Amino acid sequence: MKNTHYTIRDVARLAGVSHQTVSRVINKVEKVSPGTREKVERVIEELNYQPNAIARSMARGKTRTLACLSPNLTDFTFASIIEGAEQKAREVGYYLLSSSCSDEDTFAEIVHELVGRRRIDGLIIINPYIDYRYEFIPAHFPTIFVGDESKDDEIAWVALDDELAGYMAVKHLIGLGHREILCIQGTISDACTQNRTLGYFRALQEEQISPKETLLFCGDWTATSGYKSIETALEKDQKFSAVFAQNDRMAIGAMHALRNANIQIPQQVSVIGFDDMPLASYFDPPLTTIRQDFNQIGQEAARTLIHKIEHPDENETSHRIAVELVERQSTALKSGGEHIER
Amino acid sequence: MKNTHYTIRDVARLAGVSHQTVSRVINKVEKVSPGTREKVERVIEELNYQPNAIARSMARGKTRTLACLSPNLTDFTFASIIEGAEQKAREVGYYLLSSSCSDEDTFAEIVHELVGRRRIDGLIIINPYIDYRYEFIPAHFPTIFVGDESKDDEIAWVALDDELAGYMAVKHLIGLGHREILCIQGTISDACTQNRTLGYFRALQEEQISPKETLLFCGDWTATSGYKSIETALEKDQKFSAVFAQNDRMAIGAMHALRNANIQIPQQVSVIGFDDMPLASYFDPPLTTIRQDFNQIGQEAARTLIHKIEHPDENETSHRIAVELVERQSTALKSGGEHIER
DNA sequence: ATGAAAGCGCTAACAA
DNA sequence: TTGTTAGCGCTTTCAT
Repeated sequence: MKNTHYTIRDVARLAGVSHQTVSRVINKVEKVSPGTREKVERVIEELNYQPNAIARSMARGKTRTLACLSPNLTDFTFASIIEGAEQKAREVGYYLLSSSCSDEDTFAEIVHELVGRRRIDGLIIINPYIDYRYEFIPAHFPTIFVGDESKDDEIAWVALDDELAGYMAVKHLIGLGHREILCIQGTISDACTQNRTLGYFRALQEEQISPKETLLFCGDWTATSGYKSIETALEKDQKFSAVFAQNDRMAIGAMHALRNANIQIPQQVSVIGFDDMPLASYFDPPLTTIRQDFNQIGQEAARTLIHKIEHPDENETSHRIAVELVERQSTALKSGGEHIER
Repeated sequence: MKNTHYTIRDVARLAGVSHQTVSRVINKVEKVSPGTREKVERVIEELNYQPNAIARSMARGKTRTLACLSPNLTDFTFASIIEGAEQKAREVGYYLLSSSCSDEDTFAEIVHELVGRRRIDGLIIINPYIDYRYEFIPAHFPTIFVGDESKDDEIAWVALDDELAGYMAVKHLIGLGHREILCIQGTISDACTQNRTLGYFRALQEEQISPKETLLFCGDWTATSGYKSIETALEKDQKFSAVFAQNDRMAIGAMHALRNANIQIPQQVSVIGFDDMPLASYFDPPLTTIRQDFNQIGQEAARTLIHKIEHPDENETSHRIAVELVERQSTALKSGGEHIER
């Protein structure tokens, strides 16, 4: 590949036109005669000319670059969203910077730089309510939230229908005859946690099962927190025949704790997870779970954000993405009424 | 946050100096008198002025942006490398674009655009030899390879000492008394696969164990390929008391197949993996594995690349990153000499 | 130590 | 339809 780079003027000179005509050609402006256009296009082809993106950004005042800020880049859920956003962005000629912001200070700093130095046209924020990071979003800057509904009317969002998803998970367990359903929640401040729990309550209520405080545990999305929840429940001799873990990692932790206590899954206790992470079907037993389409969430976020950038006047719309129940072998019919042997 | 953006001339006007003096201040050039400097700095502070990155790129001909091209963004291994690279880049004032390139055509297209349009100063390529993508790297463009040694003298690389890592894994099994060690390889064209297998052979050789063709299986890094390898081995009645899977996902697949065949791990067969992925300690049983420090690999890659960009004359150095054996419960002493009961 | 002028490669506004 | 002239916001070079 050549390393010398030509400019719009090189092309103009060789084609015998003004640089502005070249600009018109590369920008697909109509007012160029077919003959001139062809001449210019031939030279572009010959030189393998590509317009300098920086110069364009400079002249247009737009960078065609987005940034996606996520608590980290490695969680499968975040990584998939980013991948989806990147694909969609690229499809329409945008680029995506992604940064991990473990805390709100890092977040504030990155946003301040990215926006202040005019590096980007828009911002995708994954899990904006994980802490107070949302307070550092500059007003009127094109932004979209992912994972949680936005509490600011000006900011659109893309999220699951978490309430429905939680409801579906619990309905599935109830349908199998379970009535004492332990719920391991995610980080309690996340709106999605609250919504999933709301779904849990609605499902119980619909079946006239009165919810018990003692069956509600607070996790933090980690496998360890799932493990500890079950450990605690077991120590306290809590009765339950099913577990609804609000993500797969906590479900794994929960299954681990149950196994350590010699409790059979699903014969004695059913477990349902949430996310359908890549190895979910390889767990022991393969995990029944609620599948989210993270890639689609990312694509939708990028699409909506770019629309907002290019049509600032129109009202952008927020989206809820559908979920799907994937039944594997970690859930089963409650064994005929008798209590779990421990 | 303000949405109006000031320029270097606004600052100059308010400070009563020329815009060039402001430029000197923000670029920390020495030749500014302390008084003037202070005056300018105060105005900068007041206006919350930040230099426009695009204009700087334009004037300097450098974007301070890197791109990391990876087969995908979601594999834990890749995502961790990207996260490390992003952290290091940010630390020194660079930004990182990351793109997933599933095939060489996509790869070629992205590289062509990114480089041709002068969007980036350097390129980090994860798994360059996964297909023919490496052929599309422009000559003399600052580039670093991650995951595999480069076959081009001009391109530096960061990789594991895979041969040593493979050797360590197999030595561990041999130390536990195993002599019939099944090896599930990664994608055979990857140099890291070949090196890990070389390490496998060296360990066997050192103990005068003659390697058997029939114990070598070809996987493709997926859990399914690990599963199938064991399934095939079992069908063919292959004798083995230990498995070395060249990544954790294949190890999981292998364990799954063993479990389905009612073979106890580690009582009847030991399994060692590679990578130490996040849930490795939550598998059943918790997986013994070789841990890689992916974040460090990413950081090292970014560091080396940036050095090359800023000091094009100096020779950059390639790096091998150390690995570590993490012993959990999937490996154990071979049960006293007798053959596995099946 | 400071300022003036030119230019990075493009687009936008106007003129022809 | 085409060309000319100005910028975009900086850095760089050259004067002062």
